[in-house]
Amino acid sequence: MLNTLNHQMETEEMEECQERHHHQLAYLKNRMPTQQEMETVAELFKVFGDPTRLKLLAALLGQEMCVCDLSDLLGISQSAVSHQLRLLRASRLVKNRREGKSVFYSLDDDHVATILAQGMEHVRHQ
Amino acid sequence: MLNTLNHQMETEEMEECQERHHHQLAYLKNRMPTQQEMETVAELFKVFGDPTRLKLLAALLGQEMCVCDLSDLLGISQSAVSHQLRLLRASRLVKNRREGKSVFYSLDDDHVATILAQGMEHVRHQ
DNA sequence: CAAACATATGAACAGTTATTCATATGTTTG
DNA sequence: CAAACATATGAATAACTGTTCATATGTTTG
Repeated sequence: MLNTLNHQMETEEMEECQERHHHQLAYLKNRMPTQQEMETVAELFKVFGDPTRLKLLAALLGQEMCVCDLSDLLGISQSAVSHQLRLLRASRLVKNRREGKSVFYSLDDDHVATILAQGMEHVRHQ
Repeated sequence: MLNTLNHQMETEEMEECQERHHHQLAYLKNRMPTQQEMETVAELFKVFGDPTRLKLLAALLGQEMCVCDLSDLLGISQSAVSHQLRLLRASRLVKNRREGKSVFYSLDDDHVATILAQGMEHVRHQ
C-alpha cells in the first residue's frame, strides 16, 4: 500500500516525506493563495504589529485628530507620530485633510475596527 | 480666547500644541487601552505579518497537517517551517499532536479565520 | 516678510527577525 | 540496537524596523 503511494509520489514532486498523509497535495497547492497575495496581506498585518500604530488607530476610532493632539495623547514625539501616520496612510488605513496649520487624520477603512476587535478578543481569551 | 485655552492647558500637561482641537484629551487618555494591552495585541498581529506564517495558517484552514507536508506544500525548508510553527504555537494560533514520527498541526483559535478574512478583504478592496 | 507654529522627512543607529546550516531529539522498523 | 525518518533547536547572518535628531516644507499672523 505504501508502495503504491510512493509510486504515485514519483510522478509528482520531490522532497516530500515518505509516509504521505495528504494524497491531494497537488490539489491543495492550487487552492493556496499566491505568494504575491500573502505578501500583500502580510504587509497589512505588519502595520498592525506595532503598539504605537495600534494606539494611533485606537485613538482615531472615535474621531479625527490632528498630529499634535495625537502626539500629546500618546506621549510620543511628533516625529515618531508623523512617521507612523505615513505608514498607516500608505496602507490606506487612515486618511488626512489639512485645516490651516494642522493636519487631521481619521480612519479610512471599515475593516480597521473589526481587525482590532478580533485581535483584542484573541488576546483576552488567551 | 486662545489665552483662556492656553491657561487651561497650563493646569494640565506640557507639550501640547497651542491651538488645541480636543478639549477632552484627559478624558481620551483614560479611555485609551493601556501600553501593556497594545503591546500584547501588537505581538499577535506581528505573527500575522509574515507571508510564510500566513501561508501556514492558510494551509491549516481546511485540515490538520504534518510538518513535512507543510514543508512540501509551501516549498519551504523543514527547519524554517518548524521555526515558524513554534511562533504560531507560542501565540496559541496553532496546536499540535504527535502521531508516530509525525507531528500534526492544526488551528487553535476561532479568530484566525476571521482575522485572515478581514485582512484579505482589506487588500482586495484596496 | 519675518517669526512662530504644525507637520513631514532624510539619515543614522540600535534592536528585532527570518532563514540557513549543523546538529540534537524523538520515533519506528528491521 | 542500528539505521532511517520526522521534527526541533541553537547559532550565525543578512535584512528590516522604529525611534531620534536635525532640518525642511507649509501655513498663519502680526
